[in-house]
Formats: sequence, structure tokens, C-alpha cells
Amino acid sequence: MNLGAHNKNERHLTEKLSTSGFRFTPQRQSVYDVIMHKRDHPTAEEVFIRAKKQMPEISHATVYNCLDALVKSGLIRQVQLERGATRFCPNMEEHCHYHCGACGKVFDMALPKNFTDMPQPKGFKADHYDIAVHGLCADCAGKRKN
Amino acid sequence: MNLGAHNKNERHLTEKLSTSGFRFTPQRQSVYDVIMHKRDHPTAEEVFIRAKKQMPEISHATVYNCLDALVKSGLIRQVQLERGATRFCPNMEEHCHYHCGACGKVFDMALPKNFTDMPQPKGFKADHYDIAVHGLCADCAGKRKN
DNA sequence: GTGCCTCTTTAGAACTATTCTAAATCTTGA
DNA sequence: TCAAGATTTAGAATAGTTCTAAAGAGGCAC
Ligand SMILES: [Mn+2]
Ligand SMILES: [Mn+2]
Ligand SMILES: [Zn+2]
Ligand SMILES: [Zn+2]
Repeated sequence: MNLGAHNKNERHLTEKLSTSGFRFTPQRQSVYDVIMHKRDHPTAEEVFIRAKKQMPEISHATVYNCLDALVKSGLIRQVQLERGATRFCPNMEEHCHYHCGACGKVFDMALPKNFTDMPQPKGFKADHYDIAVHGLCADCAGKRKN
Repeated sequence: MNLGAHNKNERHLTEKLSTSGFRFTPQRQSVYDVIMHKRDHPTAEEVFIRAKKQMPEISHATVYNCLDALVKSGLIRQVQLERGATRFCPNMEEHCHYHCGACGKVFDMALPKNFTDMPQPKGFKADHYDIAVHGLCADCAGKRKN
């Protein structure tokens, strides 16, 4: 394991948290780590399960609080792809989500430049974009045909 | 009130329902009507409240069932803009949603042609796009500054 | 270092949105 | 006319999230 990279991540976490008025805590570190480690799109419940492995005493409410702090600090993104549990995304680049309705998998795809230049309601002050494509992933599309 | 238009809507409803394997029912009509009438983005609960005015005996579960049937028949769209209740949209044109995080208002904007030509994961079979822009509407952006 | 204020965590209760269940009712079509 | 299946209903159950109150920890003034 690369200790340099580890320290760099921790500095980044501490900085981003504190500029948003949050303190560094081991729980926030832990939640951040599990999301950054397996770069998928887990629900709060999945984050809770993973975080418990490193920190068995962590509570449900804390996971929600930490996720909220991380989102507000611009360290992770919140995505609402469908009815039900919110998911969290470690990728802070501009990207869109391809969501397979059969297996639930989520794929990140970078967006073309100027993609978000679109007509706006007069005076609207845009903060962020959520672009999702729903359908079937290659595997599931194959299975359906047979 | 224009009876011609009313009958046309009802024919459209019946046709779309039946091609998806659903029957026409007064409850489905009622739910469809309240969504088409005030062309906003209500939650299931709001639809329930409005539908009760015309049909006081309608139940909660039926509103959910009807909304589901209408979505599956391609008569309305389901949109998940944030954590919490799902909203429903009467506009079946390709459009995106501008969502004000302060007052909750939702604005439809038509999408430019070819907007949805974007890089795809290999083999992905896209069904539909959900494009949302989160921020502040003109009114709320004004209030914040003052 | 001590005290004080605020932030954070915790367990569990509460709440909100949605789905499920089982019985009654309605529709369709043999 | 009757059986089979679809639909509606009230209320129970479930899932996901937020709230609450008490305990713990960190930072700062003195
Ligand atoms: Mn992502
Ligand atoms: Mn809309
Ligand atoms: Zn799939
Ligand atoms: Zn607003």
C-alpha cells in the first residue's frame, strides 16, 4: 500500500471538510475510504455494511451524517437513479450515469465538452447537473434476446 | 368546457392503457385527469389529494397502482429529482427538468435536437433519459442576494 | 490545565413513502 | 350465467431516512 497516496487523500479530506465548516473525524475518514476504495455507487446501507468492517461500532445515523458532510464538502456526489435508496458516487468529474434496470449496475461515462450548454429558464442559477440514461447493460440486453 | 377534447383524451387514455394490457377504469381516468389538468410535477400524495376531490372514495394504494399503470402505458413520466417522494410529469416530449432547491419548483425545458447523442458503454441499450439541473429559480436566486 | 461551548456520535424512536395482503367488487368472455 | 382474472380497498408491513436526547470529544479562553 502506498502511504504517500494515503496521506494525500487524508489531507484532501481534511481540507475539503474544514473549508465547509466540518471537522475531521475517524468516522468520516472511514466512510470516505469505503466509497473511494471500491469505486461503485453504493447506497447508505451498503456504505454502512462496508464501514462496519473497519469500524464495528459505527452507527447507522453516523453513516448518514458522514455522507451528508462529504456531499456538502464536494468530496462525493449523491445520485437518485430511481425510487428507493439514494446512491453515492466517488467520481467528481462531470459524467453521466448509465443505469441497467435489470441488474441495477451503474456505469459512469464522461460527458462531451459543452454538453451542459442547454436552454435555461430565465434567471435560473444552475448548480449541478444530473444526467441519467436508463436501459439495459450489454449483459442483460443479451440475456433478454435469448 | 370542450367536450370534443375531453373525448379525445379519454380515447387516448383507453388506447394507451389497452395496448399495455391494462383496462380503462374510472380511477385511472381520474388520476390521469388531475395530472393533465394542472400541468406540474406532483407527488403521489398530491395526486391522491387532488383525485379525492372528484372521487372521495379513491384509496392510496389505487393512486399508486394507477400511476404505475399510466407510467407503463407511456401516458405520464416518473421523475426522481431528489431524495424523497417520486414526482410525476404530464409532458411526454423530450425535455429536461430545472429544479429549484429552495422553493421546490420544477421547470420543463425542451431539449435541443441530438442532445442525447452521447458516448455509451459498449452494448448498452438505452430506453430513456433523465436530465435534471439543480439550482435556484429566478425568484429564489433574487431573494438570496438581498 | 480547567471550564465551557460546540460539534459529533450513538441507539433507538419516529416518520415518510411505498408496497403488500386479503377480501370485496367488477369485467370479460366462454 | 358463470368462472377466471383484473382491479380496488383499508389497513398492515416494510424500507429508507431523519429526529431525539444523552454521552463523548475537540478547541479555545483563561
Ligand atoms: Mn458516478
Ligand atoms: Mn416535466
Ligand atoms: Zn444489467
Ligand atoms: Zn425557487
